[in-house]
Amino acid sequence: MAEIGADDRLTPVLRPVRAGNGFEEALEQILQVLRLGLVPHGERLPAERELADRLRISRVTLREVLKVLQDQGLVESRRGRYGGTFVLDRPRPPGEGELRRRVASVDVEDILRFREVLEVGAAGLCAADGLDGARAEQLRAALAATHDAPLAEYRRLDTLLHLTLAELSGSSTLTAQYAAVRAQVNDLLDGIPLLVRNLEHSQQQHTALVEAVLDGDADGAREVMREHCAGTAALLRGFLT
Amino acid sequence: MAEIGADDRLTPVLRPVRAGNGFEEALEQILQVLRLGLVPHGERLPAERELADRLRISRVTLREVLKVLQDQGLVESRRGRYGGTFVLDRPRPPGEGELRRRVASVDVEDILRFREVLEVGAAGLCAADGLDGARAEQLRAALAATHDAPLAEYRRLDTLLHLTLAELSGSSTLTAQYAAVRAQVNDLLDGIPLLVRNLEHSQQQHTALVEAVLDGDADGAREVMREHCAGTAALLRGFLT
DNA sequence: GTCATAAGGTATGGGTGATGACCATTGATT
DNA sequence: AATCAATGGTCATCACCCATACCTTATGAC
Repeated sequence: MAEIGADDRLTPVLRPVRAGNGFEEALEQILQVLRLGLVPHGERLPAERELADRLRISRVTLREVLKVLQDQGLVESRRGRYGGTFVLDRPRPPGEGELRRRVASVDVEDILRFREVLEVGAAGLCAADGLDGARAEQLRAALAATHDAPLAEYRRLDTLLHLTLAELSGSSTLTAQYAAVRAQVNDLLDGIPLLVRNLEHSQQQHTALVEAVLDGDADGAREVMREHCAGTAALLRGFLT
Repeated sequence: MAEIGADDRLTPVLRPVRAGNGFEEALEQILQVLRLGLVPHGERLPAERELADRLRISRVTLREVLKVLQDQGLVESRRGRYGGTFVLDRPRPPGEGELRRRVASVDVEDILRFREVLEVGAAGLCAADGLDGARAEQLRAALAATHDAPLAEYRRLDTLLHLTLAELSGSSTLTAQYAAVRAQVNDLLDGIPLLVRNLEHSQQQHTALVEAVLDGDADGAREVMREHCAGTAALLRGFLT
């Protein structure tokens, strides 16, 4: 009575209810915020009470998380009114072999495929629905920000542009999932050099993408986005051989 | 110093680390299995010890979950060797207003959009990559099963077909996310009648979809899937006005 | 008929994290 | 200079959940 077949059908759903204890999950999420660059260096995270509230963990547990981040030099806490937890400039210590270690712990193909699906889907939805004035302006602004960006800030502003598109897609689940997968992509990208040629190509694609979205050209937007993702994917696969 | 803008950027990431206590999350996942019809009526779930192990919760907590399901008449426990937790035929008590109640607690647009993105993405990936013999056969078999299905089983086998496509996409994250969103869709669909006309149309689309995927026609597969999802979406939106 | 086995049913002790109150510090405002 | 308010820092209590062991029941194998 081997029900292995039936069991296999269950594997996608019957996953661990929690990916670790509350501490680990909270750490992961705050690292996501940092990896996505949602809070620029020098700015601060929400106050402990608010953070704990949002993550639905106790302040005690949250503080243990912040302690770790502080010990690693990623953030700094200041007391008093107008104090808070401030994001520091990353010391960038991705030693050699760091990339390989990261690759070993995740399924890169899974990440790249899922990312493409979400990005292309978001672009398609935005273009098909059309964006009203305010939203269109939001997208244009995010694009413009990437143009006159110092090299060190490019990754961050690029992430924000894509995240903006995801938000405009009208599906909060999609946005949340994209944030998660993009944080993983950024983690991988941190392990390889940032080439100016790739960057310029990216910028052309970004411009074409935004144009297509604002024109309501869904097929065009999807196609540009697909190529854009394929570029990153090829780059990463190349460095991971 | 209103940082509302900055805070808003964080909302996609700073979600509750846990959607409730372990009990609630486990209940949700097992309900997912039932809603997806992964275990046909009369068959049994994995043994308590294995289930608890997979969900990473204690058997005590799992048993509380099963107790609830048993009290609601969804499953039945039998002791002894070859015993287990068996799935019962649903008494189908979706009383009036049930649909409206469900709709009130979820963001239907979010669900429908996210579903479309995943389905279209999965179809595209499968078609673009091509499926080897075994996988192609798996897809054909899932399609065939829906053809000669009794009406009462249609929803279940349709779900399995789509889930199969998601699995073949090569992204386990995509598969897991699709399972989650499809469970929600099924929950909504349970609230509206199953029309034979829609069903026949669905079957035509399924056939065209599988053909396109097996032909490696990515654009075609995506287009068929998009229409397929749009159909369901229109149906649901119609009943939810 | 007896036994082994695999399943559900039960009891207990210990650890982790949540709750809520309180203290300490800082800088803007008055 | 005094005050206030928002923030980080600390602690005691308690509910929830886990790990583990053991008991009970039913069925096939011998």
